[in-house]
Amino acid sequence: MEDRKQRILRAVTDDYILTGEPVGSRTIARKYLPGVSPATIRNEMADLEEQGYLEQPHASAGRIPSDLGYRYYVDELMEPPSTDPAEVQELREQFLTSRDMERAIRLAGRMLARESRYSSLVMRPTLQRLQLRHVRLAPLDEEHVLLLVVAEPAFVYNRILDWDGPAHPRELEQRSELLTDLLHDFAGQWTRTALESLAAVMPYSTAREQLAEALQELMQERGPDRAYVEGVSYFLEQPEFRNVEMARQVLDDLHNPEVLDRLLMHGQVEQLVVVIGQEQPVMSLRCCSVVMAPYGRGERVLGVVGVIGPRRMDYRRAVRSVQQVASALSQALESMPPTRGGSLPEDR
Amino acid sequence: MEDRKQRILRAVTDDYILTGEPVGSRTIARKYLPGVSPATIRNEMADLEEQGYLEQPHASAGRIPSDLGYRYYVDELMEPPSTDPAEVQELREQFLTSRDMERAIRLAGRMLARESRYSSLVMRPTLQRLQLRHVRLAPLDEEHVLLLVVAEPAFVYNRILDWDGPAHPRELEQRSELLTDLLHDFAGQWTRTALESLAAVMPYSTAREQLAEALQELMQERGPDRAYVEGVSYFLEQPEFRNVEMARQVLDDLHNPEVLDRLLMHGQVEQLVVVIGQEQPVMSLRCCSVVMAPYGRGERVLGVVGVIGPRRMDYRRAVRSVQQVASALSQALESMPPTRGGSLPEDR
DNA sequence: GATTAGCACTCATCGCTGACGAGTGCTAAG
DNA sequence: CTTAGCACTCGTCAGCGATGAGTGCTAATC
Repeated sequence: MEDRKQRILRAVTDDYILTGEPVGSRTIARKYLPGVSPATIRNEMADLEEQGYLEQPHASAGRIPSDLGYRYYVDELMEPPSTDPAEVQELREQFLTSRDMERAIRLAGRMLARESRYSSLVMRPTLQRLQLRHVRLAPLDEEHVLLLVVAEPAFVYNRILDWDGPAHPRELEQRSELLTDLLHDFAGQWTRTALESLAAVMPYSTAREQLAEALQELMQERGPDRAYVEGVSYFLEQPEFRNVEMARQVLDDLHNPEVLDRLLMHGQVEQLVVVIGQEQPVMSLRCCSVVMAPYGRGERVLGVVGVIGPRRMDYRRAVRSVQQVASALSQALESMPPTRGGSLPEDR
Repeated sequence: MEDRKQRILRAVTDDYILTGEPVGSRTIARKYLPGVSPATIRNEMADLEEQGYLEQPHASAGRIPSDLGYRYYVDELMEPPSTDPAEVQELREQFLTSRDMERAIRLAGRMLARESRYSSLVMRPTLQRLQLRHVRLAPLDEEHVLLLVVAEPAFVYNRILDWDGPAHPRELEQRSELLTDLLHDFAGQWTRTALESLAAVMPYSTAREQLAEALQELMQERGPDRAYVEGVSYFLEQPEFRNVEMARQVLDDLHNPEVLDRLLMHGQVEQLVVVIGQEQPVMSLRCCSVVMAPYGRGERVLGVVGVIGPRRMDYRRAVRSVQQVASALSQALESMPPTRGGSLPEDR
């Protein structure tokens, strides 16, 4: 694309993101390309419209970027957002003081929303993506046992089980070890076969059932707590949602686990991704754009953080915030206990 | 108040709740008091307005209830909502399958929102309100120890501590017992004195600091996770929030822990309470009403569940939902482990 | 004395109209 | 290729009258 067309597309996009009003040729000539006349810009804009980068809400209005326009803007025109190492460092420290992964992720969602001033989306890892340390059954009282699942990084899950077997410390310790081994073997997928193997390790039917439920909860991809949204009120700040019915629809969808899962590409995000309008898999959210990035530990992707806002989103700010938070979170997880290299003294 | 005035006030309130439109004399005559002429009703309504029970949005509109009108309606006129024991039973069972208090409360919030079709509010108990069972320090790896706090009903808290002391099982066991005793002694208030006593029980400075943070988290009245709101999109269904700016303000406030705390009367709720409009402590929520009830175990109040909606709320449905959920949740907590009477075998 | 029919009055809502202005596309001149 | 000029489009807004829902008041009725 010729240089001047690019400038104009950038000008339209920047100005529209800034003001929310369709941008006319005069505005561009004045604010962005002094020395070129509005008429020239009009001609160029007509071309850009024909090529599909711009749209006109109605005949006598200015232009706004189309999805394609935004796409070109994000990929080629936008000034690449600079991450500030000091800020990342500070975020990282805040995540570290959360002490464990769950809390850090939760905090990340809140921070991201506040930072970007858009609603934030967060997807937590399932157990499959974590590195299992050990499973432990701790006695609670005569009829109950506490199931603890410890994994890296800094993940502790607990659940109370009705215990219908003998509860000697010996017995529990033994079962714990068997369970740890079993889960290690089946790390990755928890299939029907695995469920059958469970019977061998855990012969007491009530406890077994509840254990299976717990594992289900730990491993299911689409549960109600797998992904959540923070800062919904930022949505209503956007002038495009002055239409309440639309806002309601969007907020409703954002609280639906199925939708969130699809929106976040089932957690299959390898790097920072910008999804613009129609590119969205979720119909009712086609009026929105999403910026998301994976967080993880070393090579391993654990989950996704992102923001969702109107198509007319400040992509630069959004990308910057998401990048910073994802990277700070990853860094924090890197140094969270149980220390990776550390030996694992068995619990006794 | 004379019978006919009551009938009219009830009719206005019922109809306004139903339709959201100011109610005129003709409507009442036709739908609620056939046999009485509109003129008579007009006279009565003029009286009711003078007494402060009704308001007129503008001269040629029908009447709507004032806060006082709603108050009278709720206290005297409304058909008392019947709780359905079968439904409560069913809710109770669902809560029981959540296995622990946290999950049950979370579920209660979701159910309540879905049931009432208003946004639900939930306040969790602090540790002070629970019955401490025991504190336990479990070895994680060479540098970390897992802090577990177990309380009744069905409450398990875990947090990873950096451990700068010796980590022999013996040592940890001993510290656990000392900590359990200390927390038992200071059940109720965790003051500066208690914090000093902590030094005696836990001489390792890093671990002590982090322990203090954990206790702080468990006991603070107004933390970001003490109370939360579920089902915000129900808010936008209400015609009174067609004004987005207002809706935004309200949603924003509902995500502020301070505001939620005040809204839920700091958890000091002894029985079902209806708070109408201006009676609200939070300025910006004066356009809303709240119905809330305590849940707990036996005599002990643990927290509050409630709903918030427009002043023109279906109080009957709201009260019914809140009553049912609060009572089902309480019943579920009653039979959650660790069993109340059960002995407490020390962990070893 | 309470009730009600009748009537004048108020006021929000709606559809229509015309003025306004932002912005365009086209044409012809530079 | 650029640009000045101009006719044209169309959304927005203020003004206007019609409409209708609903009222308060008065006088007649039970």
